[in-house]
Amino acid sequence: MVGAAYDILRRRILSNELPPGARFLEPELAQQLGMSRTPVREALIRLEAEDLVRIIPRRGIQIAPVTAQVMEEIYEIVTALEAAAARRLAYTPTPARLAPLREALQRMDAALEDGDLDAWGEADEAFHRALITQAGNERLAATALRYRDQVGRARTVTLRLRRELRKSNRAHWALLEAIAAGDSDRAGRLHRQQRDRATEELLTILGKERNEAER
Amino acid sequence: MVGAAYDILRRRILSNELPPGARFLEPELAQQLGMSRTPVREALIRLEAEDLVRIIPRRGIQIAPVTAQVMEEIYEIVTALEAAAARRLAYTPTPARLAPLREALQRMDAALEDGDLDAWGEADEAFHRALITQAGNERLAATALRYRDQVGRARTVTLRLRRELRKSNRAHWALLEAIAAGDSDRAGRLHRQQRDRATEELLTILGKERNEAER
DNA sequence: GGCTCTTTTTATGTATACATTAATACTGAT
DNA sequence: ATCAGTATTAATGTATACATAAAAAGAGCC
Repeated sequence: MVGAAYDILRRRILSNELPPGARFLEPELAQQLGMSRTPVREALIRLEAEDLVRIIPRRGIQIAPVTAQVMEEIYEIVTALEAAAARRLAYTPTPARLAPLREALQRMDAALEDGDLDAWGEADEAFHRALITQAGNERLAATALRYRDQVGRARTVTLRLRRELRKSNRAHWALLEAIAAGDSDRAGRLHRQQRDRATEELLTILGKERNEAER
Repeated sequence: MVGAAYDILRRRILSNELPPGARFLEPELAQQLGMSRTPVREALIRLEAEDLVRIIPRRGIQIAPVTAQVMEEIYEIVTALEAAAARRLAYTPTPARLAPLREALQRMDAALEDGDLDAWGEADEAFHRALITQAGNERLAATALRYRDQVGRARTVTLRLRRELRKSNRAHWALLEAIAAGDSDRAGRLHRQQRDRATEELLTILGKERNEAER
């Protein structure tokens, strides 16, 4: 049941069904989930370790807020870890490892032709997840993916991003090329540049939002 | 009591008092700590989230092993995050933020003069912790510090590192200079190079050890 | 003697009980 | 009516109880 509680709560938080900043009590959640407090409590401890909730001693829990600062911090972490993944992948760029990246990139190109923004976003996401997982550092991947999941919480915002898809696709291809060529320094640098640009854009939008966290 | 259980277990794991790979049962730990299973269990969940123990469903827990692979993964994460911290710090290199770095570096120089290896190691550690915490990304700092703590578990090995202290000190000064000058690209690059060298050396030694994890 | 199947033991995972503590409601005075 | 102080309610944190499942021990068989 811990697993169920964890999965459900995590999904609800990441989808903003449980709104950032909201507060809950254990009995409340336990009843909603149809189990006793024990497994809920254990799930909450895990979620706190992932920065998805904050346990306020003796007075319940709070869904982690989504402020511009939080998102910036998370983006910086993801960027650093993905760049490291790119570098690492460039050390052992086997065809098998590069295939998922190449495939995602082709989908990005196709989506660009079709003007299908949703498909483009999904393929982009797939590219980055492939980059993270194919690099071969499990701990790094776990950490990076966990933080990456959180980025989706600002989706209402992300959707408003006016990206230059063509330019972005080209940048991704360049990255893949550097990796395939085994040029780890170039791969790391390219990735960082690319992400830094995206970060800045995202934060501009988030900054305008003035997302408030209570208390 | 959760706090106590967490602190004690964490300390014992990081000091290798609880040896890597060893297995325990909850009632065992609860008795040792003089409390019921509940707080011990909650502490173990946190420790698992930090990769310090592995909870094997229905059959107890295992202290996370210290293999060459694990240490390499951790080093790579720490390196990536510290490099990001160096870059970030270079964006806002206020004197107040740089002071702790400079102080640690001066202690490194002094230790070099005295030929005091222990003092040098402590100062080096202080420098990196300062770098991590002064950068101003709390989440990044928390993550980096947690992984950095784990590096100490291979201390039996680390002690055998034959470092060229003079060269290392120079490299650190160069990094601090780049940060102070606000040259974030250079800061990030310098840090990474420096760390990559250390990593390689560490892994050479660890590789010789052929540290085994059971099962 | 070794092997398979059964019995017993024990640890985990969840539920519940209980003490402590914080928040809320209430009482009485100004 | 407002506020201080008390009484009540309710949630957390820990301990304990209990059902389930895995491991260990033992019995019967080849």
